Amino acid sequence: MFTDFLSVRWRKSANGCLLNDMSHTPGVRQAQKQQTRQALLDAGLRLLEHQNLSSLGLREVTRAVGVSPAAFYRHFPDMAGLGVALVGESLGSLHAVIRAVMAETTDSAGIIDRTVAITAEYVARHRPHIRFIARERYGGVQAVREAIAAELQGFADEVAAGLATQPASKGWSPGELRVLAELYVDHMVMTAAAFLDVAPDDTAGLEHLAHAARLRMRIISIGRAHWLDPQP
Amino acid sequence: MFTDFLSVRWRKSANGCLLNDMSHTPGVRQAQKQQTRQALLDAGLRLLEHQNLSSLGLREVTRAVGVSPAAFYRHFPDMAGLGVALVGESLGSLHAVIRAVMAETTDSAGIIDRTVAITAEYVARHRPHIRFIARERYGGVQAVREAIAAELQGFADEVAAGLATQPASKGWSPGELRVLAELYVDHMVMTAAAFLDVAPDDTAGLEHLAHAARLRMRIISIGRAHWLDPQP
DNA sequence: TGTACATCAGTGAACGCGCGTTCACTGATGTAC
DNA sequence: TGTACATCAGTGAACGCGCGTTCACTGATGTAC
Repeated sequence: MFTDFLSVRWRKSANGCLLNDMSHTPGVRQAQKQQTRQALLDAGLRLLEHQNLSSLGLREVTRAVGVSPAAFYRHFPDMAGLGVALVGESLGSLHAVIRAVMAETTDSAGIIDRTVAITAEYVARHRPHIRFIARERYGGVQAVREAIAAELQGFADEVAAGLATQPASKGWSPGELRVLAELYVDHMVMTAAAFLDVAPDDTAGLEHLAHAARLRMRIISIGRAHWLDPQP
Repeated sequence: MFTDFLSVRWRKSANGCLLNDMSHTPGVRQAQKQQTRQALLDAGLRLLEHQNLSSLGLREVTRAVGVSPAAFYRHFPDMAGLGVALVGESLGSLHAVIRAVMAETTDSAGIIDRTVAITAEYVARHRPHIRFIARERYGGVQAVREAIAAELQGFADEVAAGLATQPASKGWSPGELRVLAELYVDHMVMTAAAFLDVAPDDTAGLEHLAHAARLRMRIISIGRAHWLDPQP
């Protein structure tokens, strides 16, 4: 519970690190453990570039890191646990990006260009993470599917909240705004997945995809602008 | 090559079946083989409802059918081969459906309602097939990914051709129409995947999703209608 | 600061198990005459 | 129609292999006094 978290007592350790009293392993040992855990995540992500989580072996990951198979269990209960951790690592940093884009106050065309550019850049910077998300969004591991769905819903929440503050949303019910927000998020995921299919250095291919993505966003944006027009 | 296919000589066999001279196994034997092959496909599809193709074992499938593991190789070179066959089985029958919807001459609102209803019905009728497609579209088996991408591109081709004949497409370049067609196809896939997440008997949940799908299509449709308007 | 004890991340060996693939085979189906 | 031979879908046994999980252990790090 949240109150439990707040009630934890904090103190300064001898070496100056901020520790909490629930942990009996401060300092060096904790840092080393964290390092191994991160190595497992990194190796897992790399190995997942060409296969599904459900076919990735625990031994495959530990072998890549250079630790014994048994060491894995000090960090994750099983491979699904590693997968869930990877979801957080992949999508966690996107919340800030989305909030930043939503807060921009440029004109509509400018926002579209920026959004597509930012999406392209994010995919370029985090290829393996995005590939993992696309692959496991409907994959065979329930816990991971649910973790991804929860993150995407969180994105839709933020987009919906952002849209609600815009003048262009006059006349939209909260339910309709929510659907529009989900459409934007799904479109972002769709665009990101498309970027994965072209080589990172295929500038022409990337620009072609970006052009298509802007065009799609423009259609949606125009549909939004004329939502209240009397329909023929 | 296509000419090779055309040059095959055909003859009537003793029992009246139409056979081609390339095959040495007509009649009963061929039918029995086909039956086993179909049993393998059916068992595979059922087992894939809760796991990825890349984690489904060859022995798992043959066990479910009741044949020896070695028998598998009489029908498919490996599990990827079975997966590719499942792609054809899953999406092949959709071409006719799409062509039928595109040929309708109702008004915009009517087409949207019909399209969403048909999508919902198709998912209801072919749940395991659609789940398989959603799961493997970005899955870990390259041959299957490519087969799915090819089918979806075929759909986009058909939709683009259909759109081109409509009066509402005046002023759209072929490239723009193609992007619009892809947007419709992606939206269909997106909607189908969403339907998979609600129980087939959850009428309220299904209707909620259908409502959202119609709303999204309406936004796109309005965007399309005002594409040529002078932008603010 | 120094010492004695506690913690716990990582080890390495062992286990039983199911996997994909191969092979020579069997016997029903098909073909030739 | 009857017979002798060919085809080939499916068998069953065997193979080597890597898997996930367990366990008692080691030794560096942390704690108490």
